[in-house]
Amino acid sequence: MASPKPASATDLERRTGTADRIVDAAEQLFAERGFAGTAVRDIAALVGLNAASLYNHFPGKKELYEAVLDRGLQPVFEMLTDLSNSDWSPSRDERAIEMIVDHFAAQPNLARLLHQEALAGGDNITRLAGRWLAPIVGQGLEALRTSPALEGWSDDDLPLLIMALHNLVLGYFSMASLHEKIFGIDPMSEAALARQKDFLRRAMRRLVGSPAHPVGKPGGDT
Amino acid sequence: MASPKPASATDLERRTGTADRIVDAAEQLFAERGFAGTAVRDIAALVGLNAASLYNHFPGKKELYEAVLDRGLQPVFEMLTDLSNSDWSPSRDERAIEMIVDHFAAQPNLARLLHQEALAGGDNITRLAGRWLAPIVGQGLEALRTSPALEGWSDDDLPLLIMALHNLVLGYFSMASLHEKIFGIDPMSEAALARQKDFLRRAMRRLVGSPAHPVGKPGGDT
Amino acid sequence: MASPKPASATDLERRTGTADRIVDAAEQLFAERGFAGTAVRDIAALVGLNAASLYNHFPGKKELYEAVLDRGLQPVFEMLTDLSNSDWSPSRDERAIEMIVDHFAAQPNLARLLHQEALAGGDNITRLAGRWLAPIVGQGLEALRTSPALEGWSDDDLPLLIMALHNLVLGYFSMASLHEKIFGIDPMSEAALARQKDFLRRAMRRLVGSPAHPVGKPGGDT
Amino acid sequence: MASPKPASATDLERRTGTADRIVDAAEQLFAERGFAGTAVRDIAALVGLNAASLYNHFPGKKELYEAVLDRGLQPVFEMLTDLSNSDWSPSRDERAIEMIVDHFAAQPNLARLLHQEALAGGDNITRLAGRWLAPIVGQGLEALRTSPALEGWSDDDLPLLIMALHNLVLGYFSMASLHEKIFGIDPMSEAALARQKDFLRRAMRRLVGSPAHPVGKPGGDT
DNA sequence: GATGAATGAGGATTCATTCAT
DNA sequence: AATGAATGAATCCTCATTCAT
Repeated sequence: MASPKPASATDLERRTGTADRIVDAAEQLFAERGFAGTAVRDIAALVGLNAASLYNHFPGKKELYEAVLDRGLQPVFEMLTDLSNSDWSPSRDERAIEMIVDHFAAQPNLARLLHQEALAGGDNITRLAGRWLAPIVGQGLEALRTSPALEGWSDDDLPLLIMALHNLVLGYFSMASLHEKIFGIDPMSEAALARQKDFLRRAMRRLVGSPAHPVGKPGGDT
Repeated sequence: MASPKPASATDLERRTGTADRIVDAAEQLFAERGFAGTAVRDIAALVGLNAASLYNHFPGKKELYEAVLDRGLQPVFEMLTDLSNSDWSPSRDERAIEMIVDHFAAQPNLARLLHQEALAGGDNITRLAGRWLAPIVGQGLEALRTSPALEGWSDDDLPLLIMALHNLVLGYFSMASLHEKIFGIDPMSEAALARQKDFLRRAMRRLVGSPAHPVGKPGGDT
Repeated sequence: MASPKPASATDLERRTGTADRIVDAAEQLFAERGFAGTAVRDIAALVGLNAASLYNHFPGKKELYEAVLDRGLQPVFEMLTDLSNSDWSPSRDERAIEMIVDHFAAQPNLARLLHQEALAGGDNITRLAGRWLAPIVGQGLEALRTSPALEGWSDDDLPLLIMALHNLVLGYFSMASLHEKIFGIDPMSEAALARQKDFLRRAMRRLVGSPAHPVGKPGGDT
Repeated sequence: MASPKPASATDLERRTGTADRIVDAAEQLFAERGFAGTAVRDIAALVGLNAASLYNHFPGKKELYEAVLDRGLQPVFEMLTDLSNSDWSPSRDERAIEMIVDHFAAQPNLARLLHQEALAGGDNITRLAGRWLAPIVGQGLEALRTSPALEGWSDDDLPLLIMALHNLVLGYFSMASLHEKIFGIDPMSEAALARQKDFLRRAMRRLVGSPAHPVGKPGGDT
């Protein structure tokens, strides 16, 4: 029952596994159009499949959507878990931002997907929240609370601060098309992403760091 | 844009006229479920109307959606226009935040609606952008550029800063249900809104104000 | 809100009400093909309607099926109730058969429908049974028990006797097409129905009446 | 009709061969849900097989259905043929009933299947009728006609009588679930079957025997 | 002989929209 | 202005069947 064919190079390129390719396509369309706005048929077409074939891999649209969310969020959760478990060091927060921004920059659909879900009220977020979000947020809160860098915020502020950072980071990606239309810049270009990363680093220093702490010049220590 | 008929007594009776009530219902459902996820029939039912009757007031679903957006955004635009036209004063930015937060707090659907639209890629935002957004953003940029309070940001940072502020403010409302599920707090309660207003004021001081500028205690000068 | 038009004669002929015509068509097709074998589209087509229009009158296929059963069975139940309430007389049983056979002869679909349902396990029969069947059967049992004509059967036999009579009467109609194919006679023709009525009368005399009781010649006392 | 191959040891191992097990499962599901209501996939699942594997044994759903009918009906036909060929004796009719009831009691699906088919209009019954039914019915008619026990029925009554007996016997099984729901008795239990056999014997004596003929007590001569 | 994957056809149902009333 | 009824176009999904493995 071992895989009957040694997967050739071409196989690897094309056949990442039909189910994976379906999730790829679904991720893209769900992120662009939301759950209700995405037709199963369109997902299938994007994979070059008949709509009926989809049901050989997923029991239904809803489950496919959940698979998309699961696959997209799991690495994020793992990353956050790792980060919140690591000891604090002067550079930890910087690296965290760097990693998070890189992650969402590499997966532009993810932020949109998350935002879609959050807006939809998030029955699925709730489901995921139980498994991942709660512990991460808990650790995150704890990390922030004990962070020597955190100054000027009371304990009650911390949830708001977390939400604010979350909005700051994800908003850039989920609002990308609006951003582009207003300012005429492609926010997903290499240059724009680099600038945004730098911007976020400085913004977070201002937000999280000591309010009275002197901060270096833009991009000064990348 | 003034109402074409001088509202008579009978008008007032019929007022909160059917069309308005339709827009009310539509706003709520579009905000909750997005455009694709909202059935015309459901909007009508929420008004106590037959779906067919909707078409006596709006030519179609799309136009109704646009009417919702227009009605919701126009006051925002007007508010922003007023703000960006007013001369700078030490308290102007503070008042701006106060007004904006109050506005979105009073209309919880609005932020969700905007986010939905922005995520959808925003053909409608584009349409509105031409009429309102561009000038406002232009004035906003100009205001920021000349603001004595702005320190530590280069001109190139300003668009990112505007987007960041936008995400900060709107995210609180559009992510409210997620927020609630994670932290177990109702973000739309009076107390929570007051706290968020205070939080935003301090956060914006950190972001917009001089990074080295000393900032008062939480809630210190409400 | 009174009906805006005085229904003309032609109206009455044609527009027995769309819902009724839908139930007519559904009754026919359900009887011929069973529930699973009947396509909503075919029912609609038989009424000259688009499949979607059906849903303006019935919430779904299942409910339409139930409506068919309800409409078909209610008169039967009423008839049986009347019969089981009436006092026994030497001719009562004869009249009962006459009425029942006439009823099913006039509605050939009904017996097939009932048989289909009974074969399907009868979730719907259960539902109807609660409302009608139980009392009727109860009264029927009681009527049989006290009937002076009943001889040679113990109390324990009565349920079997009722089922047997039921199968005897309904089987003729539900098996009509098989009957026809085997014997080359149209069982729904006037002549055949008259003969079957006569046959049933004599058969029931043999079954229900005193086993030792002399019985007249075939058709002797119609 | 003897099995063309002398069943070898290996045959016996493979026996209750896959094809047979498929027909078993199909018989059950077709009897429960009818042809249209039964999914090939469900039949396969009941055998623990993939739907595609079915097509290694049967060319299609229709053919599988026919195989079920053939396998189920052949013994019945053989039994009836034997019976109609045997000389009349005082106990032949009794034995016939006994055999028939036993046969259907042992194969509860069979009666349901037959009824389903008969209700469906019976293209398949027609096909089988040509091969089996016609001769059997012919012999049955002839047997009845010459039976010394038959009194009180004219020749024209005989087809009706045959159908009546058919309905009487098969109805018990096909209506079993309805029967159970109404009277709260499991008609397929040992005790109930014994009672029904006894009941049928007496009922048929009344129907077929001389109407003036004295009949013994219930169960008197089993 | 078994199976995972693929698919065209169809099936129930929803939806936005129209129209006569 | 309101509505019941009608509908074409979609939508999600099931089904019987095929085929390469």
